Amino acid sequence: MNLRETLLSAQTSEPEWLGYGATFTDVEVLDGTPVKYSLGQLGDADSFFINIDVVCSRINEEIVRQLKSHVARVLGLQDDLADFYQTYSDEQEPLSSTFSRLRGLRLMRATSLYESLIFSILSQNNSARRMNGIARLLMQCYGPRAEFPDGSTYFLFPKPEALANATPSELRARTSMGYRAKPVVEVSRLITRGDLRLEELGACSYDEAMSTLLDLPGVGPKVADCFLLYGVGLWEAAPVDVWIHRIVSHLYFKRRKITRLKTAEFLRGRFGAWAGYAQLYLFDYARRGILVDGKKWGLGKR
DNA sequence: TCCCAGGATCAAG
DNA sequence: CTTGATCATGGG
Repeated sequence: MNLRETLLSAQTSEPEWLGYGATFTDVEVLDGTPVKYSLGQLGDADSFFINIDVVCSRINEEIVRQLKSHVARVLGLQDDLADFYQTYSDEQEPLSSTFSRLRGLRLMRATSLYESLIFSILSQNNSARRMNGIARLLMQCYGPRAEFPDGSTYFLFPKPEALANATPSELRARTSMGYRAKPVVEVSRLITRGDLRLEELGACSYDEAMSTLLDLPGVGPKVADCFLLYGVGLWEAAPVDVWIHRIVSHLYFKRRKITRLKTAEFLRGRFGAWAGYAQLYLFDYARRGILVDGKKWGLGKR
């Protein structure tokens, strides 16, 4: 496990956690009680402990049990990374070389399907930084407030009802999410009316779920893949954004023009059930800042 | 001022 | 089935 890399890799599972140096904080309702917890890692990628600091109004064995289980699931601690590294140890560069540098980077799981879908819709034609900013405003304006014994307050992600009752123009004014407001409201209304049941998508095949999702407003191939990967947990889903499109077409298709749809197909075909993970490692690699044809890519930060 | 961001959509070829 | 323009908004 590499906690820092995992929490800072701009995954689209849910709004970015609050980070304080080496610890990262999130809030989750467990056994009916809002629980604020901070994670820190002890040890290295191969031998580690995850330290959990908890703040909540009441604590019992059930909450502790659920919290441990929740953390393990959200961080993907059960994923067999060794199998991923070994299966593709002979894969062409740079993927195999990221296995040492990004060792312990894990795919995060969304806490809720609705949150995952809305957050993915916010990602369209947007920077990671700004989509997180919009999500924070969304939580502050429409989400349930949680207060803690240490005096801190935190806003959870809104329920579908809260956004279904809002108007697009109101959302735009309060969160500056722009044209994404209309699909956010429409999808929320589909859910509250019972015309869209996200849980049922988990039982579908990739193709079935994809075609259902593409009928939703504001949901195209990339947003659908994000939701299927981080929300539903379909590992064959490989979201193709501008970074993945650039790095894959350059590395595997040498200047031949290739559409984003073909890029996603290629990743699914080459990496199968590990396509989502391959995408995660390539995304991090491309976004970090590399040299291509003498030109610099990426943000080059961190 | 123009360009870009974890794109979707619709009209036209 | 592909391509191009357009869509809000903030940051480089």
